[in-house]
Parts: sequence; C-alpha cells; structure tokens
Amino acid sequence: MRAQPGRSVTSKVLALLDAFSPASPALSLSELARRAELPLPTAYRRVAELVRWGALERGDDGRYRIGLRLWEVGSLAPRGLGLRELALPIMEDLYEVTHENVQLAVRQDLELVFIERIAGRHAVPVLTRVGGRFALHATGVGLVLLAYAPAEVQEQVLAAPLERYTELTVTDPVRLRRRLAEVRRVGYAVSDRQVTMDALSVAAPIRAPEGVVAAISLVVAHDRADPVALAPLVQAAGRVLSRALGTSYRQAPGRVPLRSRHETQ
Amino acid sequence: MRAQPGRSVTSKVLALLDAFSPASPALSLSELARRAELPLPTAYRRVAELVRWGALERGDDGRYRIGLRLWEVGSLAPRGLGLRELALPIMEDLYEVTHENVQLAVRQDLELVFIERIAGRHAVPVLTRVGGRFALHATGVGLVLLAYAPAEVQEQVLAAPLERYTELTVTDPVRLRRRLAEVRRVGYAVSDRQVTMDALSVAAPIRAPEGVVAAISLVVAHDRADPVALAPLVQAAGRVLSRALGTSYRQAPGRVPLRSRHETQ
DNA sequence: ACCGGAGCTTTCATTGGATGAAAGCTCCGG
DNA sequence: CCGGAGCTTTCATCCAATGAAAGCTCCGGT
Repeated sequence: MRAQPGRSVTSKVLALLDAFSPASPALSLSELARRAELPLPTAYRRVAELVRWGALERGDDGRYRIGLRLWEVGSLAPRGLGLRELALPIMEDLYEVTHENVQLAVRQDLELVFIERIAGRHAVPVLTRVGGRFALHATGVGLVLLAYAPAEVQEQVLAAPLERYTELTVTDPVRLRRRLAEVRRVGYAVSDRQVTMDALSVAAPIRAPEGVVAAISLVVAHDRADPVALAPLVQAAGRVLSRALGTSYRQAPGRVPLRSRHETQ
Repeated sequence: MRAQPGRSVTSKVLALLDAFSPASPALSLSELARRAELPLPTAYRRVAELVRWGALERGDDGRYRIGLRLWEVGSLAPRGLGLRELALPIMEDLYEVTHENVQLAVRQDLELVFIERIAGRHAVPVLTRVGGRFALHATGVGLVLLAYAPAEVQEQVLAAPLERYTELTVTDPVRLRRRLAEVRRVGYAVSDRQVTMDALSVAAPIRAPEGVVAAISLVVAHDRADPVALAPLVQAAGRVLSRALGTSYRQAPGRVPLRSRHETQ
C-alpha cells in the first residue's frame, strides 16, 4: 500500500491544478491522474473536493476545467489583475497614440508571464496569450525583465541553452550578456525579429521601490518600425507606471522603509 | 490533540486561499490562520507549501498575497479569461459606439461575478471590480442571469431577503418575479437606479448550447439614458457572442451532441 | 441481446503525513 | 534589560488519506 513517501496532500492538490495548461484546459479524470502522477482513486477524491469548492468544474462532457472560483481568487494576485488594473489606462493611451500592440509582462522564475495585451485590429498579429509564458531572452519585455533581474537569475538563464525562434535570435550567451548591459545603459530594449521575422518590439522597465517588477512594450511590424522614435513613448509609459506603483502598489503597512533600495544589481 | 474531525487537508488549503478577498488581499500568517480557522502551526505548514509552489507570495512586509502562479492557473478558467477573450472585441465595439461602461458577468451560485469591464473615462463611475461579486437582483446583468437561471436558483434568491441599495431597488419577491418574467419575454433587462441613484443599465443574455451562460450590459447615466434605444445594441452584442460560444466555447471533443437543448427552463 | 473494455466510483483495512501543545526564536519598543 | 507579539521548530500521537480490489455504468462491436 506504499503511499510514495515524501508526498504531501497539498502537493498532490497543487499537482492536479498544475495538470491544466493553455494547451489542455479540459481534462478527464484519468488524464488528470496521469499528469499529476496520482493513483486514480486518489485523484478522484481530491478532484471531487476541488469541484465541491469550485476550484474545478465538471463539464457536460465529463471533463474537468479550472473553475470560476479559482479565477476569482487568482484575480486577487497583486502581480496579476492588480498590476493590470493600474496599467490598463496607460496601455490604452499608448495604443491610442500608436495603434500598435501593447504588452505588459512580469518575470516568474526563469520565464516571463504576459499580464495584459492590447492587440490592435490592424497591428501585427502576436502569438502571445494573457496568462501565457515565454522565454526571457528573445522578446522586448523579456530582455528588460532579464536585464534587471537578480544576477543569479541572469546566470541561470545564460547557462541554459537559449532557444532559437528565428535566424536572428541571439542564442550566444556572450552576445546576450552584452545586450543586457546595453539595455541597462539606455533604459529600454529593442527586440528586432527575435521571435518572428515580421515583428519588432520596444520595451521599458516598470519600477517599484523594490526594483523592476514589470515591463511594458510595443510590438510593431519590423519594416515600418523606428525603434528610436518609439523608445521615448514606451519609456514614458514605464515611468508613469513606476510612479503609480511607488504609491499604491505594495503599500508597506505601518512601517515604510524610507530609503532602502537594496535591489536591482 | 484532537484534530477537529471531518476536516480534510484539502479543505484547509482551500480555506487558506479563501481567506483572501478584494478588501484584504494581503494577510499576515496570524490573520490567515484566524480567518481559515486553523491552529497557527498548521497554517504555517500549509502556507509554506503554498509559497513554495507559487500559489502564495510573501512580501517584504512579511504578509502573504495571492501568487502569480495561482493567477496563471486561474486564467485557464473557461468562464473567466476564456469568456473574456471571446467577448472583448465585441465589448470594445459596444464601447466605440456608445462610449459608456460595458460589463460582462456570469452567475456563480446565488451571486454574479464580473468577468470584464470597459470603463469609459467620461462615463458614469461604476463601483464594480473585475473578479468582484454582486447580488443578482439589482443590476442589469444580474436580472438577466437570474431570469434565465434554473428555477431552483431563482427560488433560493427570492426566498432570501433582497438587499436594498437605493429607494428604488425592487426588494419585493412578488414584484421581482414579475420583472424576471418580463425579462424573459422581451429578451433584455433594464435596471433603472436599482444600485445607485445615478445609473441605469441595459443587459442581454449570452447563450451557449447549454443555456444562458453570461450577460453583457451597458451602464449609463440614468438621466441621459434611453433604454429602448440601447436594448437592440446590447442584444445584438449578446447574439454575436452567443454565436461565437456555440462554436468555439466548450468544444465537445469527439462526440458533439447534435440537437440536445434540454436546458433553460 | 450479449460481451468486453474503458473509465469512473465505492469499499475496506492499513499507515504515514498531518497535527497541536509546548518550547524556542527573533525582532522591536519601552 | 525586559516583555510581548509573531513566527518557527520539535515531538509524540493519530486520523485523514491511501491504493488494491471489486463494483458500477456506459458504449460499441458482434
């Protein structure tokens, strides 16, 4: 009856949630059990409890999906909806001026997560999805987030193989390191045909008191792009957001550190 | 050592997540334990595990917040982001035409949850929040969702005391029942100063093969509103969305029920 | 109608992860 | 230096969780 020791109940529940992905948002019980590496009866019981609470929902087809209740709780994430609510007006301004795609992303571990996107009807199609992940080394937002990430994060990304998306993608750690230094120097990042051969993006950092917490970018067709002209726009948006964050984002309750800025190496 | 019997580990984890709310998105360990009704050491251990996974994050102030990882998983909810992605273009069209607030909501149990909102800069201020809940009996979207809800849901709502928000709020079950019949008859709902004395909303149902799954509305200043003129607009948006849902929303994989429509009493 | 298989649900004896009292630790203000 | 608040760790105990096995339900093939 060995219950594979070292596995907590909580970790099993989380593994069940983790089984879902953008590519497979609906799973049968058997699929769930297999992906979470749980015996069927165990999966059955945990899943039943999650459904009862509303974390999962069961469709007419018998398959399970992420439930609205979990979406509600997730919407309380400061780095998710919280950030989005703050940024949306500025993103809309940027869209009004340029009518190009506007993206907002944060770093999570060694990848980036897209928090919001305004996709112009006539702009270049972008293949990103809100809530989706992407590598840090190619996109504009990714370069910004990586450039201002803790040294240890940068080292880990540079040490791993860097995936190539186009013939122009920078996959050489040495060259990438130079690009990151450049990003820090000028305060914005340009990603020219690094992900697809038709798109170019310009990104700027968004700073909170504790360092760079997000990045905002414009994605435009590479042949009608003028990065130097776009950069000030994106940077301005980033600065407005940084100011907004400084005040309302993560209100240190009671004790406000007046001059601690021990981050962003 | 009595471990209050009948309480599963999973339920404790969910209770911890449930402790967060729009009004208190950041909690100390003690607050978390108290709200989840757990002994401190128990809360400590479960919370530590949730942080390790990324479901919670601990701020510089020592308090816990909902983590980005949970937001990511939540974004996979078909009735959350899934619905939003589908509806956003149509909502934007509605906004372009009217420059008024556009809202999208679904029913969860006996309340409604706002999925998305486009708030016009110059439109009436609305006090709703994406991810927030509200009663079903007052707003436009609420009336639509209630009108097309299963009879048993309607009975439960009508049986409970109906909160009054303004002097005009309909709180009499008999009158409300008549209004719901009217909504079903004409196919849209008008909520005139039911929540605040300055706003009026017009809402229409969004149907999937299995019945009404969401509602869309315009919220306008009550004194410059012409419900009869707005209704066709909102209804058209609802119908476009219903059509979109019929095809791409909940793709029954493999076996598509060709003519089952056994819902929506 | 019958059979076989896939997928889900329930039962039941067993046990290891979970538990909470208590003690230890850390920080801060007086 | 002391006291208190809040968090973390230890440790002996035990019940929620477990998985093998059997039961159930729905199909599709024959």
